[in-house]
Amino acid sequence: MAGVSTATVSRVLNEPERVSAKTRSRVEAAVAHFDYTPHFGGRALASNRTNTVGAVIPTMENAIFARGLQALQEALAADGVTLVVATSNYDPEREAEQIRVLLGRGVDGLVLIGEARDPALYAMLERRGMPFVLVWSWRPDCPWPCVGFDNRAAARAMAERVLDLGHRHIAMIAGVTRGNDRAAARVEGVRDALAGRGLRLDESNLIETPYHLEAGAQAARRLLADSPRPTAIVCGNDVLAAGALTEVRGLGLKAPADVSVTGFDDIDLAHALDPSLTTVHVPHRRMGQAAAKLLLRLRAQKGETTNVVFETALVERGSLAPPGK
Amino acid sequence: MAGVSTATVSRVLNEPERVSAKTRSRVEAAVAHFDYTPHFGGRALASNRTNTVGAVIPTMENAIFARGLQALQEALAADGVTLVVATSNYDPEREAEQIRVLLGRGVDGLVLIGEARDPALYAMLERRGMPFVLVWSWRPDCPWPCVGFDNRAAARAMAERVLDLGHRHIAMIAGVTRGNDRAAARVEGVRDALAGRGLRLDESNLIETPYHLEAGAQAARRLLADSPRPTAIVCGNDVLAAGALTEVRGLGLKAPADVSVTGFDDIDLAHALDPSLTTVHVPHRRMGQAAAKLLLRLRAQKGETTNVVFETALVERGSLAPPGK
DNA sequence: TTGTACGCGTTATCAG
DNA sequence: CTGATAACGCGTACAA
Repeated sequence: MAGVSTATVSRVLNEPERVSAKTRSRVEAAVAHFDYTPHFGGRALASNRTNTVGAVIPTMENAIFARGLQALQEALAADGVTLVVATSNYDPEREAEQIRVLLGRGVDGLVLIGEARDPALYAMLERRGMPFVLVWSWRPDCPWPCVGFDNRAAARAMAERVLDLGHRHIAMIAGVTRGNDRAAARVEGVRDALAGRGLRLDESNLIETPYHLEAGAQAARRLLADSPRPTAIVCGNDVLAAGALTEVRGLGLKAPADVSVTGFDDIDLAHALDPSLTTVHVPHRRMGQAAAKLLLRLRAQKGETTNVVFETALVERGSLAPPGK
Repeated sequence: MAGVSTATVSRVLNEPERVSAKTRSRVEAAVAHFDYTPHFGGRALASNRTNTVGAVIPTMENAIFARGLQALQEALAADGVTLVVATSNYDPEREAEQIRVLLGRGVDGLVLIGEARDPALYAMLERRGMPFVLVWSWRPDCPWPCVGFDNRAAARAMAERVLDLGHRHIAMIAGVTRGNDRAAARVEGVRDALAGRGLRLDESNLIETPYHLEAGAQAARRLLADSPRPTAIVCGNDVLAAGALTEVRGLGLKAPADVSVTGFDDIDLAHALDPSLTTVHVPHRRMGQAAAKLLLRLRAQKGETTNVVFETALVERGSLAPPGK
């Protein structure tokens, strides 16, 4: 209809500046008239690029990942890259499978949560030259490109604050640590802090449980049955803390007077609770944006991999107070 | 390596039963050895299928869509179909743009939230023969394939319950109704109920606001400044209700003694709040599954379109009580 | 500035 | 049951 070759159409779509204004407008008119869209497969085949990156997260049902993911997606979209999200339900095997699915879909980059996974998987990604970025996790000498924060140090800081307020009988509700370095690092951080005062975390005051409200409530019930009762419960994330707070109330106790509760992540929920939740603020949005930036750079082969670490901040609200107060 | 033609490899991958066991195992060995993955673009080009469906939701940052989306994704994955999610931020123009992006990405099906959108968009989808399903929304004679629930009737039932308890001065915090038929239907439902008792919703007792905690809190502040104070605030969703409850507390009032608050959706948050939230339960997971099923059927055969409607249920918790009690 | 011609990796058709 | 071969729609050297 525009009276030009397909090559010219291709140029109008991809490098409009290389086409004369007159020809261009003719082609553009035809495109508009037929509501033409380039065929994705043809494009991917010829250019060997899909402008798609994949992310595998544990679950969408949890606000923890939503904010960061939204930011990641927006930042990628600004560069014309589409994000495909798959979920693993915190299962390492399922994660590996989803990574394969995404590779099979021709993603040209990958965003993965945390660092703990089979070395063979990393080897495979490198063999294929597949760019990837690890998020939510960071430690001093992580060998892979990563954008995250120091879960261990943050958890330690929180636990130290609890200790500083005078708590000595401290329990923890952690996420399941198998295949989850963030959950494991948070436990270690609390251990670090306790060890500094000659205290320990053992089976009687540490429960690992899935990240659900109900699981948090159950864990709190078990911990609070101990006698003497712990005066503070440090939780591996805000969802567990919310569950714990609900249970504290259900048992007829008051937080923080009878027992303090702390969270981790600072999701919206944290300040809708009563008492509002003292927690660790994580800059999810900035993390998502930074991950996008790094991945786009890796994809463009712009050389060296700079890891990015974010600071977390302790947010004091109402759920933590000195013991017996 | 297997000493066969590419055609045979293709058959081993797609219709293994049509290949002799011996040849098949040779090919499979080669596939495993080279860690071979079919090229997505080539496949899409030759078969004109991507096994990808797209969804455009308002936002991922809100738990409202997370559960349904997760279920949708799981159900699609069971059929080897990948879900690509885009977000519109409740902006109709942005939604249209995202739909174009997804079409450009070669999705072979679309899941859209709600029904309100430009007729030209529907015309375009039909012209292209693009299968699509509307979710979260349903009304008796929706002309498009949809899987949802009757927002209006559900909101009406909630408001009637509030009235039955004796409330007469009722306010509402609604979502922004522009381009959002669910939010609009919920307002209409409340209006229906009030009209049945000779009451109305006007500017002084209806506030439209984005679906955020903080916005809910602000709206509640304005509504509660009215005198006499409303005895009940009906909210367009749980997030708004959570914000309202926080503000009620912030103002030194007690819910439900001084003012009752109701929500909509029944997200997890609802029973972590204190008082726990009386709300409308929406079967998000089943809705997501049903949407997947319908879309897959539409994609497979241009068969008859059966709309699916789900029942909602009023869940009575602590935030609603008779006035002055 | 534009057109020609080829190749990308797969599937589908048809012949053997 | 298997192989040869022609599409599929696009990007891109290269030529004009």
